[in-house]
Amino acid sequence: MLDALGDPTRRVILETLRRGGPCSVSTLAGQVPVSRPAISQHLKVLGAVGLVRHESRGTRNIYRIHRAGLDELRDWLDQFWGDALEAYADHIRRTEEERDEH
Amino acid sequence: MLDALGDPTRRVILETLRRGGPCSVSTLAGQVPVSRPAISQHLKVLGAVGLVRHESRGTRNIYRIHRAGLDELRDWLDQFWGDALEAYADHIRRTEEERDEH
DNA sequence: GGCTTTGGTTAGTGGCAACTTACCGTTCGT
DNA sequence: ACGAACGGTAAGTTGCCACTAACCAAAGCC
Repeated sequence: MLDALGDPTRRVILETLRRGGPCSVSTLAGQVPVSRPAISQHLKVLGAVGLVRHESRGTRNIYRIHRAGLDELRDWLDQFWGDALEAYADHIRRTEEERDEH
Repeated sequence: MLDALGDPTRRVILETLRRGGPCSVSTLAGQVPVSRPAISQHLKVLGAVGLVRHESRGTRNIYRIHRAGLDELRDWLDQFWGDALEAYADHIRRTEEERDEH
């Protein structure tokens, strides 16, 4: 998931889909400065983690952003810093106990 | 930002800081299976994008998760799919107009 | 004042992943 | 039915980045 978002080209692809809405692979390749096969490979990665979905329309494959992937990221984010705040509170408690022992 | 989160080791470091609270570089190196210099380098990257902050305590450098970085990610996320939904609505509108022309 | 601990930096290496070129299957148009 | 458009896959190359080893600076400790 975050591995998929780690690549700049993939973010450009997502950004393009975000701005322009759903579109085909070739159209995408026309707007992103890499070859069409590269786009295909990136779309595969993005699809594997649920950030993108596609729908066959004749020979064309229309790709669109898939919400579930972004929701997953949001959940991870929420949980992450909820827990971080708890852990931080624990840390404060521990260091105060240490200070009491001196 | 997302580049920083793209690396698995850096995510382990963040995860360790999340679970254990703030701690020193050496302590961190003891819990993550890479060398101490590697930890330093990763912390530098994480610090550069505001995901982590450090405070000098004698010779020790105590690192902690910094909330601002995570907030930034959340903002990006919110904006991203707000805009994606708009773009999608536009797309629907366009395709319906095309259908009308037939 | 030495010795140790702590940690940031540099130089060098290895591995992975992003990219291109070439190829092939599939579907549309005529 | 044949040529063209679309797109996924394979093979091969290159460049970048994560990692280690070695070095250095600063601050504690006895």
